[in-house]
Amino acid sequence: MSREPAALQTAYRDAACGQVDASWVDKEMQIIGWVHRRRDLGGLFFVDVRDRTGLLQLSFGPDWSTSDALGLVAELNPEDVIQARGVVALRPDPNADMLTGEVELRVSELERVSVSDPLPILVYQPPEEDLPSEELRLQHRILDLRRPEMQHNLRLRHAATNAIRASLSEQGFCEIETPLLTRQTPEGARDYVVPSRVHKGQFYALPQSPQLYKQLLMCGGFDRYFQIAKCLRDEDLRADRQPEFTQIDVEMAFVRQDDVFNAAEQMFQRIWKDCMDRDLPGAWERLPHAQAMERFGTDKPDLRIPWEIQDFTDVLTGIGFGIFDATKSAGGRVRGFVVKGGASLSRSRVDAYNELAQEAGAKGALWLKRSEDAWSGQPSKVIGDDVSAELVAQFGIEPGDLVFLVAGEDDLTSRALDLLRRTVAHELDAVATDEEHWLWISEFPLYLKDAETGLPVPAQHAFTMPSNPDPDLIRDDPLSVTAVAYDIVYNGIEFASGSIRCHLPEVQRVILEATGLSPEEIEARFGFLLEAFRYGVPPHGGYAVGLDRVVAVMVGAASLRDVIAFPKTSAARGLLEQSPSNVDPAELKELGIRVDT
RNA sequence: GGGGCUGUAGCUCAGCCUGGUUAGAGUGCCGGUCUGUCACACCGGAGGUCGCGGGUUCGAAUCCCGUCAGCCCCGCCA
Repeated sequence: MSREPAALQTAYRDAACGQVDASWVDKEMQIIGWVHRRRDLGGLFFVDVRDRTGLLQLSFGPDWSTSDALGLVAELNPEDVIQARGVVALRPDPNADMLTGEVELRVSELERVSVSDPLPILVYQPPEEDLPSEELRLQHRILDLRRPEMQHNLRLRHAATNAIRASLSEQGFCEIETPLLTRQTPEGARDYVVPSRVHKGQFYALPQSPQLYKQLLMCGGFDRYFQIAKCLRDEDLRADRQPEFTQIDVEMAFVRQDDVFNAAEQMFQRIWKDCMDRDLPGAWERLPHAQAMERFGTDKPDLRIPWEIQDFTDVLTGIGFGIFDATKSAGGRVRGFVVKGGASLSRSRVDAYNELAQEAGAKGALWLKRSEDAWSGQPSKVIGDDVSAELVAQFGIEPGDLVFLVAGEDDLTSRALDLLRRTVAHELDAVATDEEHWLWISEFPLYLKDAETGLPVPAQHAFTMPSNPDPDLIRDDPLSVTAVAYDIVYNGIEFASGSIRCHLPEVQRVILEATGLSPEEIEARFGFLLEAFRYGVPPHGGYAVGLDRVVAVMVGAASLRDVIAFPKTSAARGLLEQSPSNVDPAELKELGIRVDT
């Protein structure tokens, strides 16, 4: 991934442990590191000494070690820090599994630089034993971080940010920091809030993203900005969601969508090249949001799964199957997908998928199996020869295939079919894990309908350019308007999202008003942005990459916690530093805060 | 806010469903033997509030209720 500097030598060491190779043979040297494993053979001792570069075997024997060294080596604990001096020699019996397995350091003198207490969790990972529980790993994070996997993850993360800085800098971007102490803006998620001592009763908000600032920077004449930005959201956690996370935040002025796509593709190509030594294609596939929902039921489709959702309404209605006919007359559709070779799934399996569809909010999932000469499944009784022929012709259903069908409103069927498609594909091993799909999802709707109030709420954020910036259309039929907004989806994972921003103040006001905000509220919350828009706004847009997620994919981590040095638990606690914690009452008083518990 | 899984020796786990002598294994730790190991080997030893509280029972690691913590998911969150 990244090249080590040739010289890691310091006053304590002539080389790092993993750097010692045959070229060192017969040379006298000193080395320093942690005691990884010790093997005591009575008269001889072997110690594997470790630093982040790897392991080096030290050997101790009466013919080449001082008696002090022999006395000390017998007492070493795992994770003591030791410094050894001696001569490098070829091993009589090399260890091919070890990076430095050809050689060893025959130690003459040994010094214990730091003593380790007995370990609560081992750094050395016994074969075929599970890692210590996540709780203990986080509590004793410094020991956990010493493991090669964590070392690798965080160093690859570093390599990724290096590649990002290099690519963006070469493309003319300027890295600028924006405030952490800022003001609340209604951006969907709950804010973390910081009390002001100087202004009692008032609070700063920690940013959910630098969104407004980066747009202000565009207005401020920095036509290409980026930042590796900490973002904070006070929402419940998931394996792929931390309250504190990092975005590669990018914004460009004087651009249209294609310019942004091009810049982002270049950046990811650079990351993949520098960190994984792989060439990514540019000009990624583009899929409008509406099509993604139609064909895959989700705005982040995993294209490694071959099956696509299709519309069965015309073929399966009017043939005497009540559920389908009722769905159609209620304005719904019958949608489904064909599982190639899925007829081998057991009845109980298929029933379990029905329950899954119900959990997703659908009435249930019906199924159809085709064998050599017959159909089975709930609707099979009404499938005559005509319908059978139609199914085969239109959907390519072959003997041995299984079809899942969900009837209802598109919102519900999409959700259920997406969940089924992914679950069944994983269980049947139908995911082409050797493929990599980079995908732009574009033309997101500008608004979504709020389930409770029925009001349009911005689908992205409120500063997105409509595809058709017609104020009348936005006023009259806001939910029909699409936005110049896009996501990067990699194998079903949302890597990034962004948009072209609305630089037209009069359109921006209409967009905000359509969400039910009064002009006074708009002025109070976004006045500083609209003010900036009065003095010549460059057309601009950008995107933000979820760095933690990208790195997690690069290293194959199941959880973001494995690519963050000091992450929070799923209850948003820091186990190492024991956060959050109570605050001294005197301090609270100074802040003018009384705590109700 | 809701649902699910987990919690037993320093660590990783078995035992729990079907309650019953003294709660086991591996590893780590301590002591001993061993001059070419690399998961060193061999011998011996210590180590337990079965997360915590309550209940049922003659008897609870085991059954029930509550609670705490970790993990996963829904809600929430781009």
